[in-house]
Amino acid sequence: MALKYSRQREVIKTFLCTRKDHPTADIVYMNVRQQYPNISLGTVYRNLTLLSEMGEITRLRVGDGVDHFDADTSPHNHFVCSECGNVIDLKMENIDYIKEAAEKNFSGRIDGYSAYFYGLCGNCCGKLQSS
Amino acid sequence: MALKYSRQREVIKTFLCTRKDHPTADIVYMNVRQQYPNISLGTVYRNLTLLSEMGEITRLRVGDGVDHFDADTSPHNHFVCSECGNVIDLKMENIDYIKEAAEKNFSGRIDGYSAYFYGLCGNCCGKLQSS
DNA sequence: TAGAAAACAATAATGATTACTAATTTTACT
DNA sequence: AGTAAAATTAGTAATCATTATTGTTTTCTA
Repeated sequence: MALKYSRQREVIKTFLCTRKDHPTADIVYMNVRQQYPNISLGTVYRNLTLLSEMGEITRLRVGDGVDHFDADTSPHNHFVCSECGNVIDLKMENIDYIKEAAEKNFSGRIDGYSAYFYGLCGNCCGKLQSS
Repeated sequence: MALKYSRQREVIKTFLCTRKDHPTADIVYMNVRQQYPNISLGTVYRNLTLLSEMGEITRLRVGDGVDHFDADTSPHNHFVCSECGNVIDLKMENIDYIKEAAEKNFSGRIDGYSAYFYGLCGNCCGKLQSS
């Protein structure tokens, strides 16, 4: 066995599972520190990377310059609010056919894709209208 | 008029137009410096940002931690090779219908989307097979 | 329970990008 | 053309997210 148990990793994973948003490493760090005060930020990063390499969580790069993490590894797409920056799960039909569309005139091999949508989330939409 | 002419900005734009790949700020800097030796990296960054804000170029965030820039602002999608890191234009059918698919069960406003495909480019595909 | 392997905390280093500042360029108006 | 205000620049410092390093502690296997 190459991967040893670690209390820190368990706490990180457990915390991430409680969240429906998609926290950054720093937010994970700040929260986990409340139950595990002397955990190190490096440990958070290392374990988030480990967990995503094992496929237990997903690392999201939504183009805001910070990595987000998601305990839900089932295939789904994300929305990023241009106003508040929140990352939200989209409940939408499967769009895997865009992979086939991309393969049509392409000479290499396409393994997958990443798609995210942007605009204003429900909250920010209401705030802007009323102002 | 708020935006003044600048020789540096013109050179940057002109250089970007000659490239079919999608150079990073650093690559733009290294190349532009050959015709404009004392240009500053900060100037390159500032003008790339300005140009993309004016809609003259596009800033691409393909999840490799570095911004790429594209003089082609027409809507099209990109492929990122997991092996060599190259960013390649995809000649594929329009997939804007994924925007409608995303809007269906969403309460906010969706302005757009960004879709990236990844895998092995033609070059790297051949190299791996022959080894 | 001993000893090797992995993980840790703390901290330093890296790499991309942005911010600052004093000097230079551009532009609008004489 | 001359000039003054505003934008831009080069050079450099600062920031921010992330990764690497190191000496110590934990985990696991025999």
